[in-house]
Amino acid sequence: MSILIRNTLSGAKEVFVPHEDGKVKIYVCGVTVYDDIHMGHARSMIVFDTIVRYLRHCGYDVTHVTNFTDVDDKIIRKAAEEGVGALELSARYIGHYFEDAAKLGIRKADIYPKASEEMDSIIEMVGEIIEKGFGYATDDGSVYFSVDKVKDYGRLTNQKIEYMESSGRVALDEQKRNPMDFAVWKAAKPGEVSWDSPWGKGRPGWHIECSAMIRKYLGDEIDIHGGGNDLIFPHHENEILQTEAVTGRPLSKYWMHNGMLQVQGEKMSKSLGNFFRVRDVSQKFDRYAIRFYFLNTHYMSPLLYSEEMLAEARTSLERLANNYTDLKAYVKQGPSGDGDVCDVTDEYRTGFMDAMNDDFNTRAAIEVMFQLARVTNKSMSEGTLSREGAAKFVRLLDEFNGILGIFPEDAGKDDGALDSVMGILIDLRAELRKRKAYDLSDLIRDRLGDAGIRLEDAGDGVKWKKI
RNA sequence: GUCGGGGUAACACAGUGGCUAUGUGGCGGACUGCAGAUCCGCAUACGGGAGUUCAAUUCUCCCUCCCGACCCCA
Repeated sequence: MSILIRNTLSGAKEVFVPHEDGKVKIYVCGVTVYDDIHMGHARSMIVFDTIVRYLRHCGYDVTHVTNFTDVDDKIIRKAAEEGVGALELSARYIGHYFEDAAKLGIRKADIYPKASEEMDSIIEMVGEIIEKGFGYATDDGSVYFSVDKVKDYGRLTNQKIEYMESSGRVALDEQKRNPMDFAVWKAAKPGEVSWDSPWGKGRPGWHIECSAMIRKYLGDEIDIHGGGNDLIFPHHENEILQTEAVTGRPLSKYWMHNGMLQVQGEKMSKSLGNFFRVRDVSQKFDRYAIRFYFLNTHYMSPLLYSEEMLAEARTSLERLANNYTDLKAYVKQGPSGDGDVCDVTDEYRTGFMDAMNDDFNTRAAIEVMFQLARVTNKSMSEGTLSREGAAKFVRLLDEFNGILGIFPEDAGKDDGALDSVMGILIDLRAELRKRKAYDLSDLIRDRLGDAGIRLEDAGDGVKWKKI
């Protein structure tokens, strides 16, 4: 079964066929580092982290590149306010980025290029754009891309750019030959961080860094280019123009865009100020709840953000996590049998993979996990599941979890010393209960609860877990 | 205005031309000394209109409402 990807370029789901068999080159737009990342960024990061995990799970050799925009107007402005250097400021937030990404269980990209460290390839590309007649330098030392030189501007946005509302907010710059022209190189103002170039001191335009880094690290044509859907225009549209002006070849075969996170009906964004930092949210919710919350919907849909939603995600997830730890425990306690549940586990695996293959439908994949939970919970309580069968389900859930990352991999892990101590306590408590000394048995349960261990008296035994 | 994504039961969010969605919450049971977990059952759906069809929530068209993009933005 092949993977279908909704390609922004065509608007349709297309069968995924990478340029090179078995290999995937993916570039995901990172963040502009002038502040901590917020939950909107988290969504994008978790979505593409999961996609990369899945592609790897399917056997693809994936090269994943995510950039940092560390030179930019806002960074410069904020650095000036704080009285620090622009690169000093961005370095600080890059540090925060990695701390926060770790809190979200994000697996690292292979390469994290920074605009400030890629000046040679950026300047080279700007030069090529001019050479090939797609750009022009102005008197003040800026370089603009000339949109009149391309015939199909708007391919990704799926419309003629001239039909888009001219909001009047496009900077009226007399240096530009066409108001839609955009800067690939910006002349430095006095005191700004800058680099030497053939056009004078300056810094890269927003879009050029991605074009240059992709080319340097992944080549002229990549397989997947991803990012938030707010980047489609102008950022990705302009990347296409720049790269294709230079290479004459399509930048990316597939374009994927995740939907925005909304706060009270509005997009969460730094400029609106209605954002929630990952570092704050993760004080209250762990990575598993956060990941579940995001993966419990399709990556393209808009998603409402609220603490209530996160809390609900946490509750829902607990059901799956309970099932997982229960199965692990059952492997040790359950009756032995022929363990021939192969067909059954295959059914769930197929269901899960079918969902993931259909444009990475994590929501539908999670539904399969809930079905699995219900069925195995039942067969465990009835004792009809063998320990060998339970072990197979555990391996299957490990497989799923390797892709989604929604519960701790070491959940229910053996802890010899604690295991035996708990065994003693549970036996002791069972004896007390037999003698109807409930005050004491309840005291043990309460005190264990205080210590972070939850006891559950199930019909067929006592379960305990760390919480 | 142009383009894109949506409107599914209390809430969230999948999906399908006819067959039990799923989770949270609610109600009622089972289990239980209690608590919790788990299981079983119940209730509330597919924005509006027209069309295609034996049959549409699912396809087509029209309308309407919401969100997003068009300065920066995941």
